[in-house]
Amino acid sequence: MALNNVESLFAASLQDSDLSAKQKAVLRASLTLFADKGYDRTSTADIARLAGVSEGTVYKRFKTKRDIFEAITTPFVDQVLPTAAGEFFKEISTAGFPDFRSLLTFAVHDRIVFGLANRRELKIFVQEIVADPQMFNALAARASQLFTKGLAPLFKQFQDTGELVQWDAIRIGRYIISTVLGYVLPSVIARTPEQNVDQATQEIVEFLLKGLHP
Amino acid sequence: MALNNVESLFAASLQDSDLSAKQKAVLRASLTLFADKGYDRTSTADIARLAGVSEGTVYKRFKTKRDIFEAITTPFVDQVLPTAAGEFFKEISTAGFPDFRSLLTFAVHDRIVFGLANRRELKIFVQEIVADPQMFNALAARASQLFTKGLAPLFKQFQDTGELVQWDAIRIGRYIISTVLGYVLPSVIARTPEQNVDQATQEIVEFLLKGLHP
Amino acid sequence: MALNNVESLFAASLQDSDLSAKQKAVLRASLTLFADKGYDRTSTADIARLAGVSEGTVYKRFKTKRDIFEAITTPFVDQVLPTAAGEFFKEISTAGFPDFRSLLTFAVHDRIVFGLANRRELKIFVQEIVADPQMFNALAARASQLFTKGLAPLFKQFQDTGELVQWDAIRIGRYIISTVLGYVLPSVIARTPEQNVDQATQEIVEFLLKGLHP
Amino acid sequence: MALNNVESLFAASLQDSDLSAKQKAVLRASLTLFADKGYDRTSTADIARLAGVSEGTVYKRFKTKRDIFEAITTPFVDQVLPTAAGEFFKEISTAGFPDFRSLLTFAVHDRIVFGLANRRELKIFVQEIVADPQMFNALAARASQLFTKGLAPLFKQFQDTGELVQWDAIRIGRYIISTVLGYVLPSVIARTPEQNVDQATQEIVEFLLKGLHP
DNA sequence: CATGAATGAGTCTTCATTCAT
DNA sequence: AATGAATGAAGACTCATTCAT
Repeated sequence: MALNNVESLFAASLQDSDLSAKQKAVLRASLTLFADKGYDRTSTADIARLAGVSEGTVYKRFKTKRDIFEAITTPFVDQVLPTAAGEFFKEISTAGFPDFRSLLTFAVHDRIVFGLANRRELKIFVQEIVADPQMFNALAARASQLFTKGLAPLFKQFQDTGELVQWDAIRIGRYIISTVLGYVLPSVIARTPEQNVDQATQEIVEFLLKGLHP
Repeated sequence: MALNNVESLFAASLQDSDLSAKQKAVLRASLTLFADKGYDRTSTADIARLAGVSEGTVYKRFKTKRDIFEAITTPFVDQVLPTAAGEFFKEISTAGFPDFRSLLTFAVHDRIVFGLANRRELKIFVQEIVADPQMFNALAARASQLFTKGLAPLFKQFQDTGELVQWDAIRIGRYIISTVLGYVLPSVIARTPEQNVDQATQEIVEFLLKGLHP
Repeated sequence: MALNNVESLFAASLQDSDLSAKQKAVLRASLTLFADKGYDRTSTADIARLAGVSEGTVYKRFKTKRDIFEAITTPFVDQVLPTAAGEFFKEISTAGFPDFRSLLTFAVHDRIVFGLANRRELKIFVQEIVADPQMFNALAARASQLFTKGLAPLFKQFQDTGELVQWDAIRIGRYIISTVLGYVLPSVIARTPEQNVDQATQEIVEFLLKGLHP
Repeated sequence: MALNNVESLFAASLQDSDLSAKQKAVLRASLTLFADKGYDRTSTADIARLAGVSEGTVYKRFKTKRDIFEAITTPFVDQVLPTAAGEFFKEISTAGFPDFRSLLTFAVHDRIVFGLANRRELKIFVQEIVADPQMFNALAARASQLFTKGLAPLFKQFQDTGELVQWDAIRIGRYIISTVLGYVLPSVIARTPEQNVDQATQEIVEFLLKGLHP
């Protein structure tokens, strides 16, 4: 499965970039510190120290501290999320899931793995979303689009076979996402040690299948 | 129902306190600003300005900015939450719900109302929880305690009547909380206008009842 | 003569202001340093050091370094120059000079004294005018207005008596100003020790009277 | 007339120099930027960008930013000014002006043309003279020397014919220079569009002739 | 010669905190 | 109790200068 190495998309985007080794160290250090302490509680001196570079180097490529934040999050929104989503839907299309349980199992497992593989990016996102609702709205819009375009037809298919309740896609998606996030976020926020992803997937799917049955 | 005016518990805790009118204004201003901009992006000068007091007055009672934060959140954790929870359980006990649907409907509705009534406090909490996992752990511990002590017996009762699936209380609670938060949090974070709480309650209960049916 | 204590207008404007003693010290130190080293070569640390205050105090009243500059120069443009000009014209009107020589002698002497009394402010002005032409244009506009409104009628009077050549006021003014500045500016720029103002006045008037005679 | 292309003296000094094309570009860019924004407000990165070279190249020949400044101004003081002055005096000697008016007309016109042709260099000079009196003193000394050696005898000649008032050369020169600068400097500082040099020359000469007549 | 990444001292500015009045 | 001027330790950011390639 291609998606459990999503973290490597960030690493790859670093390699593809024309950033020097030190600039990459700056991004890596920033990622760590933003996730650990939050954007506001991370100073550019902290970043320089952890990256092992001078403070001037931090500002050579990135004009402002906010630019660093965006250099980390923008690829996540503009590339990682859509890319991942793209692979996600491609997988779904090509896989040709025989029933809703198969689809749900794949999707839940995939998203849990994705979320845990990107703990730090996710945490930074959550922090910023809470601090600045603007980003929440941007994400919500993007998610809503993915939903109505990508998921609704998929749901329709299983609603026709009588495997999925006849609620609108937004409502169904909301319950799925809530349940998955209820599992992933505590781990992301509290640095909980790795848990049994397969078992969690089975449990969540068991609950959702019943809750979403007609 | 007593719980939809939980906000007044904060107000009451202000009245009970030995704080002067200006000190109370400081707390109120801090509550607003912390919720709007976050703790880190709120300066003590901001607080003084909004409270209509001098910067010196802010520090007369509260030795540090962090003290203000704790003056807001500690009562919330140590009094408001337990108090609310206490009323919540008292209500449950005295009400004597005839079936699980009644209990779930009450509980979901009550928590939605509580969450929406305390948007600002909730947002501050979420911000701090994400920024500093320590508070998350403290809350998780407290919640876990409430669960095993308060909810598990309650669940047992309906599990015995065959209305509730035989999963452990933590798992059941996690799904319920996730689903409710999936409705409340977007509203809290994005300042979404008021929605139809009763309809949302019905929908959520409909989903949960199926998902949690044996 | 009221105008040879123009420097006290700045001092007076300090006293009238609601600035604390330390804030006034900041302005005084800034005036000295801006004049000595120029705006760009003066750091806010320099200002704090010379004023004997902390760097925070510098920024308590003035939000930016540029604000300090404007706190010094704006009164100069908006009050000192017009005020001085006002007194200048008042003096001229009430004095009722019998001939052009009397007027010119008074004016030249007065402007030399004014310029030398305000060496530092003048130097700051010249520095900024050269660095940023915008201020030059603002001043030129103001000066032009004073000219056509205030001086042209005065010149007309002596042109009618045949004491002053029939050139337009701008041209006449330009020669007078050039000649006076040719005396004052070197002293302002090079910190030349005090010279004999009365003799210089006599010499300049002697030259101008001939040059401007019909 | 050789002197209205004095700018080419700078270009020539660039050609004569052993500087590479890129080094010359650095000097040209510096000239432009120093004149536009001032020395302090021009960064070496600005210079490199406008010159189309790397920052390293800027420092290959010039050890410090100040060196660039001096590479521009020193030739101007040490070569351009004297050279120009040399041509100026040579012209005067060989021309053999029949009367003081002819001399003055030539000199005024020549200096106006010179000043306008070298706006940018002049502006840099004025900026530095105002910011650092040291350069003023150096220039004043040099000018004083040119005066007493070069001009005084010339003046003497016309004082003997009764065309020029019997003041000392410094005083006469000061009035002439002041009046010419009063015309040239505003244009240099404020980027005023080209004006009628010939008319201005006539007017200035008309004024000076009267003012300097015995 | 040329490059441009890297440096670190220094700049302007903010802000939690103190204290004399 | 209340004020608000004062503080100084950071914080973000700039820039002249160096040096390995």
